[in-house]
Amino acid sequence: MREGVMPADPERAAALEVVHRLREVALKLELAIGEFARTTGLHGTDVRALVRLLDAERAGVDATPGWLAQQLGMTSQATTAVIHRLEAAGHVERLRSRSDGRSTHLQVSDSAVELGWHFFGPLLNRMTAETAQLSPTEQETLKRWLTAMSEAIG
Amino acid sequence: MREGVMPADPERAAALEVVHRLREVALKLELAIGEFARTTGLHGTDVRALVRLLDAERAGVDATPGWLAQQLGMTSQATTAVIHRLEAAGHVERLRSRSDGRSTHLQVSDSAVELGWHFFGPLLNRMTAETAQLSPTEQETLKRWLTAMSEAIG
DNA sequence: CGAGAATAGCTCACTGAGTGAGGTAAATTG
DNA sequence: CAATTTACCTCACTCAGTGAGCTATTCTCG
Repeated sequence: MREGVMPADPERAAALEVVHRLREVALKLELAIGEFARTTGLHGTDVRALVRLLDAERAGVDATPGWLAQQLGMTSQATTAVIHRLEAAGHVERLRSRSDGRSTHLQVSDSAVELGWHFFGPLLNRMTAETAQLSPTEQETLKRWLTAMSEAIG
Repeated sequence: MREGVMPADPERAAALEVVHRLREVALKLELAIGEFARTTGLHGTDVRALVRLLDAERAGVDATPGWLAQQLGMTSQATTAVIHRLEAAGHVERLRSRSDGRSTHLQVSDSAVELGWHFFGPLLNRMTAETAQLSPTEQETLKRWLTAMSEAIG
């Protein structure tokens, strides 16, 4: 086996195991998106975009093509194409911003919300139900830890 | 705002917030992979494949093209192409299996390990260090919860 | 055993998602 | 109020991923 790439610190070994499991969960979420894409005939990127748009709405963030491009880690041209596809499928609507004539606001349609909920709803419900079984203190620990992970990655 | 798509159960609201943060972390991990791909000149899929291959080695799992295809949620042909690219870049080696003449074992090269470690090492170190600050009991809670999340998704 | 089915991986031809180059219109700045 | 920046878009092209279909090896069971 390959030795030496990771310090064999026993203190950190347990923590590393936790991190690996986190990555495993991230992978599975990504695979679920792929599966959703396949069943709906959409493309992986389109689904990822839709999810982000729904998140933006939930968080009260103004979603624009530029913002979306950043969220997806893609160029603005590719994002334009994504929006075109979603628009053609009736999942999103372009609304010209009144405050800034250059900017466009992206509004997800009810059909998109329903579509997303139909697939991700049960999944989210299972995850939420499982999480709700933990004590408030434990949930607070999770939140703090997840925030720390976010910062450690970004 | 859109009401009714999610039952406004206050018990679950906190848990849902935790789940959303988990998704946020998953998104950031995916973006990190994209960034790694851009800086190394590899493609996102190639990096994802490499990560899975390194994970397989770590876990002692025998990595084959078929196994990799499943891990990436792609067709076997696309996976063949990925392996070709990684092989051409000197990151992976094809080894014909002795027990099954149809099968091929995929062996990651030292250069790939080093490359992966160079980029993901600091990131993993930050995540691990943060996680190690939690008590063993809390870490155990995390592990159980993450396993539960994995099962809830899959 | 040996014919038929299943499995693992591959090549070929094609499609279309994503990129680079470059353009337009609106806002900001000095 | 020209010059610059910002936000988004079109066009032409490339190559990653797919479907169809192949070969070689292993498994199944009469």
